Amino acid sequence: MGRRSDHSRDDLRAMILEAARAILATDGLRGLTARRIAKAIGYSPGTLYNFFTNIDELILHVNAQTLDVVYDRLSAASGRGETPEAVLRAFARAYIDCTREQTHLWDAVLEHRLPAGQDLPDWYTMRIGRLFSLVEEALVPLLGPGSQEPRRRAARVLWSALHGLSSLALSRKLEIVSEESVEAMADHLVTTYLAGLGINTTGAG
Amino acid sequence: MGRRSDHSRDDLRAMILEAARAILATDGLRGLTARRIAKAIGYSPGTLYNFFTNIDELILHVNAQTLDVVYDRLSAASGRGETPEAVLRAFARAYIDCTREQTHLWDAVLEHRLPAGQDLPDWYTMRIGRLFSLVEEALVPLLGPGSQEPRRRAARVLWSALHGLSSLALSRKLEIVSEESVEAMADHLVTTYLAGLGINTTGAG
DNA sequence: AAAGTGTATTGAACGATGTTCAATTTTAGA
DNA sequence: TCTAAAATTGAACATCGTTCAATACACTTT
Repeated sequence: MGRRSDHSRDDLRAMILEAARAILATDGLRGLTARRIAKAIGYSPGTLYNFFTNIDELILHVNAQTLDVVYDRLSAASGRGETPEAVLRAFARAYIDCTREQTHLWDAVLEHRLPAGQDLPDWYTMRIGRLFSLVEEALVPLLGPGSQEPRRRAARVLWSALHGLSSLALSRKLEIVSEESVEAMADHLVTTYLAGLGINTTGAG
Repeated sequence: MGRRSDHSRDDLRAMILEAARAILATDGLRGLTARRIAKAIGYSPGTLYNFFTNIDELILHVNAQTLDVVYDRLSAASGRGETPEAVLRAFARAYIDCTREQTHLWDAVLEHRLPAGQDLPDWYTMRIGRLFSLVEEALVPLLGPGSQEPRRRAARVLWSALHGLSSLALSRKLEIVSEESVEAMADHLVTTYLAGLGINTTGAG
């Protein structure tokens, strides 16, 4: 078969990513194959390679979408808090919620690696950086706008810590009894870390 | 070819794991295949299946060895600290060192997942639990032996946080300038978290 | 020493994977 | 209407994990 006009080029690209996302969400990274994506959208495997250089790049784009969802959720949560500490706790909550609602999608973000020697593309690392920036902004009222370096460090440490917590919880390596306790631990982490920074938390704690 | 007497059954099993470890250390999880392990030890692929039910279980055993190395390193570091806080900082340092010295091996621990629905075997989760216990023991002088639940929580939160930090650093998602700064961030995390717990750190800070 | 028994090992086979690319067919433009 | 460009195919290739009948060796028994 030759050229079709069933879908525009942009549509087709979106269809590929959406099909991949759906497969990933239900069956995880192991279930995501080129042939299966192709079958899902009614095209042949070769067509995928008109849009993505290989499966790794395709997965990277799906993961980028997942990161975007998390970013949007955190952005939304950013406004709901009254205290900076409340905002950070809302971040933690939103992050944990995201990972729990879309287990396989987030798991793919953690699981997938590029072949050895290949660096993540800029359009991908940018999406990670945005998450750190969000935390950094939330820390401005607490640490002051002038202190850039301490704030950068605090943002990276705090976000990394939350990331570790939720990733271990996701892979059930924390021997957690109730799901609620992950949020409790995240709350505890934010509160304790901020307290350790010497910040008086007299707001809504 | 039939039965051989080149190696004892235990030796052969150890050879398989050692060959797998070597391949993993140099080429990462993508380079680890049944045929390649078999060729490395001079046997056929089918032989591997006399010792492991599948490649996933084999990888799990290699990862268990990696976890054992980390555990031994932390145990050794456990004695070197004078203050409990110094011990915890030594843990963080030892952990980061391990992940950096054997990048691919540790990466495999983070990257590998069992097929959906399969739980990690007990002999594996036990090795994760031991690491938490190590941190928990180090917290006894600080939180007291009576307070089990706060200590459990603190151990899990602190270790998860360090895990998040080193895992993001390993995958170069922290925009770190010098490698030294990861240790500095880990130090900062331990110090700040303990300070937040309300522990007076007048020892060797 | 010979024969028999059991088992470890093989290697071909199967279905699946990612990826390539000549051939083909359709669209867009002249 | 004819032509040129482009998109899509599907067979092909090398590789993957895994299975299993056949086999060749080691061990026990006679």
